[in-house]
Amino acid sequence: VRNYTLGDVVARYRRAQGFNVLHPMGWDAFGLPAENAALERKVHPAAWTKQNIAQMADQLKSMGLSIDWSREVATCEPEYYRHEQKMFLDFYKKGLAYRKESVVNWDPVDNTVLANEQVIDGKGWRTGAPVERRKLNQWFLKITHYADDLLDALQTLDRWPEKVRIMQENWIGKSTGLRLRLDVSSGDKLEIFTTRPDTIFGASFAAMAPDHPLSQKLCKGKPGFDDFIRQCQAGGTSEAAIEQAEKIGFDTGQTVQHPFLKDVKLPLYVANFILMDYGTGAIYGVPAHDERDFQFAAKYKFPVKQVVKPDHDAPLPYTGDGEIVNSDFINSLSVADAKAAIIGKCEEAGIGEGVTQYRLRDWGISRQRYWGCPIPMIHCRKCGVVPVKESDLPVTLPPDVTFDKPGNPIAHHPTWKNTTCPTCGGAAERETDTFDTFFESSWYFARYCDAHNDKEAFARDKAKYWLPVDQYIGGVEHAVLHLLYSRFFTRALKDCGYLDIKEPFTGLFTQGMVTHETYQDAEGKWLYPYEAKTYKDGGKAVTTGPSVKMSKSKKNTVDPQDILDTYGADAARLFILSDSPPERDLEWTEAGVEGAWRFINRVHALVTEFVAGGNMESAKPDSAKNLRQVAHKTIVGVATDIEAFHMNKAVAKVRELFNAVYGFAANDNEARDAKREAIEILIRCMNPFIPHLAEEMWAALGHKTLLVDEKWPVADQSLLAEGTVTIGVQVNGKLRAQITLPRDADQKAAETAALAEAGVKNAIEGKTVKKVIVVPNRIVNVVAG
RNA sequence: GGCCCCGUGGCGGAACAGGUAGACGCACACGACUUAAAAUCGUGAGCCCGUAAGGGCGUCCCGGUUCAAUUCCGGGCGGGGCCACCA
Repeated sequence: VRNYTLGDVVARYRRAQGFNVLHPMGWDAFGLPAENAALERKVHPAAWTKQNIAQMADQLKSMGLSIDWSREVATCEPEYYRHEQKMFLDFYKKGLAYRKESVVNWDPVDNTVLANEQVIDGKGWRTGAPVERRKLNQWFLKITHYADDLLDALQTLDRWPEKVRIMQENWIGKSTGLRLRLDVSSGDKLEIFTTRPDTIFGASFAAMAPDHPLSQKLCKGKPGFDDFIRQCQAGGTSEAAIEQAEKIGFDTGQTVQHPFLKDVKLPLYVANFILMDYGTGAIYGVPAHDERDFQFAAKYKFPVKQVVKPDHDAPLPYTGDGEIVNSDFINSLSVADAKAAIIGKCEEAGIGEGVTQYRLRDWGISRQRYWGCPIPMIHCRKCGVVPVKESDLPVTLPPDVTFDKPGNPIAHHPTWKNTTCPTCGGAAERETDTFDTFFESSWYFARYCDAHNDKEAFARDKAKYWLPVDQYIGGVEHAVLHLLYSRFFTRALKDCGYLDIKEPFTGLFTQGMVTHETYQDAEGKWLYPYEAKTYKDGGKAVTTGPSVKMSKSKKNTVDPQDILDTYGADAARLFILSDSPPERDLEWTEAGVEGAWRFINRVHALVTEFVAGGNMESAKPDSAKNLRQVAHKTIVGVATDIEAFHMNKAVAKVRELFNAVYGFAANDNEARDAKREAIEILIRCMNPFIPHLAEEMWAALGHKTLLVDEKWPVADQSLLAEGTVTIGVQVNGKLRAQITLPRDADQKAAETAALAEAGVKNAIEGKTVKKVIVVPNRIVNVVAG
C-alpha cells in the first residue's frame, strides 16, 4: 500500500505537469512460495498464483492507483517467459551464459541452489536454514564481465540513494594487488594473491585453502589430513562458528622459496581461513601486518617481522600506512610506492603481475524447482549440451506434476524431459532446472514498453522511447539483488542488440517499512491487533511490545482490505503519506488513520458549505489578499516537496492551506472570489494524494471537466513577492522582539524599526550598540556591550 | 572488526543555503453543544519560576569557530544499517 501510493503520487503529479506517464503493474509470479503453498494446500501453483493475482489486482484498483492495466504482465505466462528463454540463448551465444561444475550454496529446506546474493550470514534468505556446500553442474550468467562498468557507472546514478550505491560498491568489492607465482620445494608452482605486495619482506609462511588442488596433491594420505579437512568443513557456515572459529592449519612438510631472499624458505600450510573462491586460494602470511596471519603465526610459532613503521605508536599487527623498513630495496618507501615497486619487479622477472580482483562472482541461475521458467537446453549423450532451437520456443512447463516427494517435480515427470537432440536427432533429455526468479524481474520494465508483443520481447524503438525508468520505488532489501541483476541484464541486453541503454533506472527511491505495535497475552502468545483490543475491552491482560516490521509470525498485521472498507482509499493513502518521511519506517496506528479520515470529512464539509452559500462564520477574518498568497505559495511548496519525495511536508502544506481557508469568512464578493480560488487550489494540490475526494469536490464546485485531466495550477509570481514579513530581532544573539516590515525593506528601515522596539531598548540599556546586522527578510541582530 | 547513517516536546516529525527551534499531525487538557457519552466545533500547550507582564533554560554530552549553531569543526556517549576469515 505504501509503495504503490508513493508511486501513484508521482504518476499523478507528473501527468498533471503534462508528462506522458507510463505507470504500469505486473506480477512477479514464479517462485517457491507458490510451490510451497501447493504442497501445503494441494492446489496447483498456477491456480494458486492466478487467484492471488486476481485478489491483489482488485485491492490495488480499489486504492485508486492510476495504473495502465492494459500493460499488465504476469511472469509465469509463456507469453512472458518465452522471451527470456530467447534472451538466455542469445547470452549463451555471446558467452555471457555458461555451465560449469562448482561448489554451490544448497538450501536443505527448499531443496535448491541459492545465489551468493541470496545467502545471508550463511543462511538461506527465505528459509533461514544453514546453507550446505554441494558440488553441482550449474548455469551461470557472466555478471563479472561487467564488474568494472557496474562499479564505475554507479557514479552516474546521482538520483540513487548513496546507501545503495555504497552497498553495490562493497558487493562488487574491487581490489588491486599482485598475483605471484612461487616455487614449492616439491617442484610445484603455487600462485598467490595479495593486496599488500609492500609487505613481502615480512612474509613468514604460506598457506592455501583446504580445497586447493595442491593441498590434495601434497597431503593426500598423510596421517591426520582427512581429520583436518573434516574439521574445516564442520566449522563451516554458522554465524557463531565463524565468530569463534579458531585458525587451524596442516603442515604440508614442503616450503616455498621467497622470491627476493634466497635463504628464506617459507613453510607451506593448508589453513582453514583461506577461501578457495577468492583470489587464487593461496597467500603468503605476514603476521606483523595482518590480523588473521598474526593469530595463525601465534599458534604455529612463525616469526613476526615488522616491515611497515607507523608514524605513531601502534601495536602489532599494524595494517595502516607508514614507512617501509627491513625490506631490502624498498626500504624507506611509502606503502603505495613500495606496492608499485614490488609489482614492477615481479613483472620484470616474469614471476607475477599486478591484477584487479573482484569479490563479485558470477550469478548462478539454476534452480532445482518446478515453478520457474524452464532453462531451454538439451543434454545429448553424443553432442553434449545443445541449445533448444529458437523455433521450438517456448519450452513450457508441464502442467501435470506431482508434489508428493521431495526434490524437483519437473525432474520426476515421467515424459517431459524426453526429447530429441536438435543437432544429431538422437534421443536426448531436457534440462530440468529452472531459472532463478530474479531472471524474470531483471527485464520486466522493458516489457512494459511493449507488453503484448508476441514476436519479440519488446520493440527496440518503443523501449528507446520509454526507457530508462525515470522513477523506481522499492525496498532497500534489493540493493545487491534485483537492482544489481537488472543493471547487469540491461548491459547484456544492450550487447545483444535489444536495448540502447545500459542503466535501467535513473531515479531510485527506497521507501521504509510499515511497522505496527506487537501484542502478547498473559502466556506470551502473539495477538492480532483486533484480538488485543477485544482482550483489553474484556479486562484481560495484554502486553504491548515495540512497533516492528509487520510479520505473520508476530501477528502485528493489518489487512489492507479492512482499512479500505472502513475508512476508504483516500484516508489510507493520506495517512500513509502524512507523518513519516517516506524513506523512514512508518508506524501504522488506528489513531493516525482516523486523523486522516477526519481531515477528509472536514474538506468535504468545507466545500459543501461553500457551495451551499454558507460562510462558516468564524473569528478569523483575514484579508483576501493574504489568503490568496497562502494559496499560491502552497502550489509551489507542494510541487517542490513532491519532487523531493517529501510527501509528509507536502501534506502538511495542504493542511495549512486548508486551515487558512477554513477559518476564512467570505462576506463580500472579493472575499468570496478569493475563497473559491483558494478552495480550488486546495483541491488541485490534494489530487495526487486523495484523488477520489478531490475529483468529487471538483465536480461539486460545478466543473464539467475531470480533475484528472487538469494541469497542475500555476502560481501567480507577483503574489508571492508582495506583502509583509515578520522577522525576529535579537540582541547579542537572543530573541528580544519581532517586527513586521514590507518584504525587501531596506536595511536602514529594518534597523530603525528594530531599535525602536521596547524589548530591544530594555536589553541594550546601559550598553553601547557596536553593530547591527540585518539579514533582509530574515533577522536583525543588535550587537551591544 | 571495516564502511555508512542517525540522536529535536509525551509521540511521528518541521526548520530553504548558519538567521524567530518545535510547521503539520497524533495523543492530551479545558470550554461549547448534549440528560450523558461519542462525534463535532472552539481554545491552550517545549520545560521551569510567575496570577500576569515577564524572565531563565532548552535540539544526546563536552569543547571550538561565528554577530548568530539543530545546522559547520574536534572529542565522547547512545541507536540503527550494510559488509565481514575477501589476503
